[in-house]
Amino acid sequence: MSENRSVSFTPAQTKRASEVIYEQIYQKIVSGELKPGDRLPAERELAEQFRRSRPSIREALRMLQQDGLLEITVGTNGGAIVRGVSLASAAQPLRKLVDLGAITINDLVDYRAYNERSCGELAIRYRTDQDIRTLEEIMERYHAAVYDSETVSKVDIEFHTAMANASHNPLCILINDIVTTLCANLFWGIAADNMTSEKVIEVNRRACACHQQMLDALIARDLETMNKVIQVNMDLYFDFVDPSHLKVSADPAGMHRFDRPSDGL
Amino acid sequence: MSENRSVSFTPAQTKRASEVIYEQIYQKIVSGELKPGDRLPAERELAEQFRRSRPSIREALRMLQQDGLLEITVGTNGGAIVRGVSLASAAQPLRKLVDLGAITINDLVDYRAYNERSCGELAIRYRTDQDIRTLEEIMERYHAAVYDSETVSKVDIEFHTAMANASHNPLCILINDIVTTLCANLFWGIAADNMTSEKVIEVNRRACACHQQMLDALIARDLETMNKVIQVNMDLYFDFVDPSHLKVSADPAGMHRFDRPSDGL
DNA sequence: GTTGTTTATATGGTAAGACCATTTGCTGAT
DNA sequence: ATCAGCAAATGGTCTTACCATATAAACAAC
Repeated sequence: MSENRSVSFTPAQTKRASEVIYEQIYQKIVSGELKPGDRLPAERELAEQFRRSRPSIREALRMLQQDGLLEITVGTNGGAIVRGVSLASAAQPLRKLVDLGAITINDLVDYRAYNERSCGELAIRYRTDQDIRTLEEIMERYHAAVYDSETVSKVDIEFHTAMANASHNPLCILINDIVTTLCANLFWGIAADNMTSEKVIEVNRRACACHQQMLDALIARDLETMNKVIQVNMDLYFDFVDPSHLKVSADPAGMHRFDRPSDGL
Repeated sequence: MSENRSVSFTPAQTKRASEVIYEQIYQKIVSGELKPGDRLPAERELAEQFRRSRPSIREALRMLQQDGLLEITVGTNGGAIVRGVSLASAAQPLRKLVDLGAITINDLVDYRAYNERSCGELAIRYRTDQDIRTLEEIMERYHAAVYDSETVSKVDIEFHTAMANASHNPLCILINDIVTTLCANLFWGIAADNMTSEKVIEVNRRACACHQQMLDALIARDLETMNKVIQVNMDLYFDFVDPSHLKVSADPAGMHRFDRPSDGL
């Protein structure tokens, strides 16, 4: 038999029907042909169009749903609706990484300060007047809440979220969201448990002043002050809290951090 | 009929069988009861254990697979294998956000510099001798490649990846991965197209010197120099490239960035 | 014995059809 | 006008069967 040495073949991997279906629908969403709010045909209709069985269609829909791209309801007028990709839904996969131990609390605490600085710098560039108004409103409530630690912890999160939004950078917003929701209560909760009320109020007062300075720096677009204040604010968390109570230890390089349970995990 | 006013009910939402199955398996993976490399029972066996039909089992497996938690093969000794959660697979969801336009190239370029700084600072704290050796090996090749732009662009990526790894922070590594793979070729490719070869070599030489300084700062654990050099390196990208060729424009705050096609998108 | 081939078997992949559950809207009786 | 009830559309589920593939064991040829 003659052999054509020039021909070459690619691996003959076969794809599941569900994957092919998934990719087609995914592409239509990415390309914009399917927009948020659009409704996909019924499963039986899709099965006919793709010339595939309903189970295959359903497997593809589960995959798309897992991506947060579809919302599925039953009943007449029900079906698969294309969902707008919100950052909130995008945070879900990252949270799973925390679940799975691929990202530890220590990693988050470490990155927290850096992301805050990034937020601050980008916010100075991209902030709008509306962002400022939102932050001013939050600071009003911050000032009013210094005697109420529970409220302070909530307002504190609001402030940092608003600051992240002012950066108008989805990565800042995303990471801030993950970090604050997973770390925030940690600090304030444990801090409150281990300090006298006078001390708590003192911490609140300082934190409040600190945040006010951050806002002022943002308004003035003063990068240097912003960075300085952010550093001061981070130090606050640790200076006023006994590390031993927080299960936090100082590491060799001079930064405080949670004890890593085991590096092998 | 007497009515107990104190009882209250929660919404009677029913869950799909596939979701219940998904959650059970997911939990076993998160809790560590199922470890990477472990093999799940066969679909028919699972169907029996869960008392559900095979299609329901399969939908759940598709969901877990979409999370990157399972690897499924056919044949004897085939089946669903629990996958170790690598950061590479974790980057996938973030890439999809870029696909979908939730994160734009502009956002990535903006965040790039900040993440680099975060990497640098954390690397100064957590670097190991092995990290240094890896970076030194890369720099050797960097020096040797200043006349070969194509190699430089590859080595450049290697350097920044190694630097991110030296931070030993998965968030740094993750974001560096996304940013470099999506942005890197952009700069070097376009830069090479629009510059004379002497100019290109000059850029390469400066970039190389810059990276050497970064490595030196890392070895010396010199935070101040590190930050300064990172800033210089970022400026390099823009100073030597005609913004008009890059479709980059200077924004009011003095930073260069890509033109946003439309804010409404 | 070694090698290559066949066969058995366990596994995922797919299909078809039926039925159930839920939601919506229409329709008709009051 | 209101409301009960029916009809239709849709997702949710199960059953059963068969196909495709990959491994391993049995077997045959050398």
